Amino acid sequence: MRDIAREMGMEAASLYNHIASKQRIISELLMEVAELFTSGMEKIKNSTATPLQQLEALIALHVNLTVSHTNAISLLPAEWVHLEEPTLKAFISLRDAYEADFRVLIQKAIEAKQLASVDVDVALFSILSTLRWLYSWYTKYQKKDIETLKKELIQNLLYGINLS
Amino acid sequence: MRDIAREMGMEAASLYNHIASKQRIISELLMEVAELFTSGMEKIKNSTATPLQQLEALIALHVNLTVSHTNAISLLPAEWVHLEEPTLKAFISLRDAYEADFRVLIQKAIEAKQLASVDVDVALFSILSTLRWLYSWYTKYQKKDIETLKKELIQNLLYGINLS
DNA sequence: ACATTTAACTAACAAGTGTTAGTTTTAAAG
DNA sequence: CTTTAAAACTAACACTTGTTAGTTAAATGT
Repeated sequence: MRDIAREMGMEAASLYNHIASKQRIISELLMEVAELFTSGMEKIKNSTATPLQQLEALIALHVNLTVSHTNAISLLPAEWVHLEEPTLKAFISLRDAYEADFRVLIQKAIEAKQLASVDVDVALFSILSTLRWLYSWYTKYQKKDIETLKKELIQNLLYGINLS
Repeated sequence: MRDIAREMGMEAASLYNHIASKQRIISELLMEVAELFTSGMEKIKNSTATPLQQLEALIALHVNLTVSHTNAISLLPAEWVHLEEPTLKAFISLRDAYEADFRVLIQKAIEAKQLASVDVDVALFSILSTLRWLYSWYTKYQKKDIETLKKELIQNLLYGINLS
């Protein structure tokens, strides 16, 4: 809190005129991005696109949110463990639901012969871990064109593991 | 330190009969795995295998070390930032060299027409982030057969993005 | 102009951190 | 058995953490 205050040019105690607690800062930042991912997933799930197209849209969603909410997303991997109840349970619940939805999409794409019949868990894990680390890499390399990045990731993560 | 002591059934102060400082614990754990990755990379680089075979060996290396050093590796993503100088510089140096070597291997595989001509940075990043998150997923799913896991990861990460 | 709200300040608290000093118990060596 | 070394203990240190109380200055509305 003292670091934040210094960065804002005030005393730590003055922060409490604007925010309720440190916990609230963390939980509001993290829950906001968690809900953005959830609502993005919802929109994609309810579209009429094919499973593979929906997976493409999911990758685009990660790139978009990484670009627009880089700082909040960079907190996710390490800081979610510091959430307190009941926010912690809510967060884990959103996260689990998101992963389950993602898993179903991969499963559907395999059943529709749009992807090779790879192990679903391994595929889910490898795709998701790449998308989750995107922020740490994006801040370094700062791709000139975001649309190019999307296409390259879709190529690497999906059309990498397809039948062809 | 008090948590560690409780887990070991003693008082926090008693730990200092066995270790010099908290910093030493962190740096020794992290530098050990960092050096294991470095020496593994060295061995692979100096082999006579093709670039693609070397990349396969690299994936196998990550799986092996994740299984044998799960706990130490799980510290890497979040805790390396708490290293102090001069250990911090040494760690970053090992890490950068490892990534550079990895990058060269991908580049060579592309030049040898063993991989499609994808963006090297994007490929490096997506493969490496999957391998680095392996520990978090491995503890959950506990794959029955490690050799199967290796083959599946090699399939997903490499033969996914190849010419074929 | 005054009154009221907003937001900064100083000072301090309670709890938690890694660590040291000094002492006592447990184990090993003579 | 006695001596010595190893490893536990208690107590406390200096420092950092998030936070609250009480107060003063700045901005806003009437």
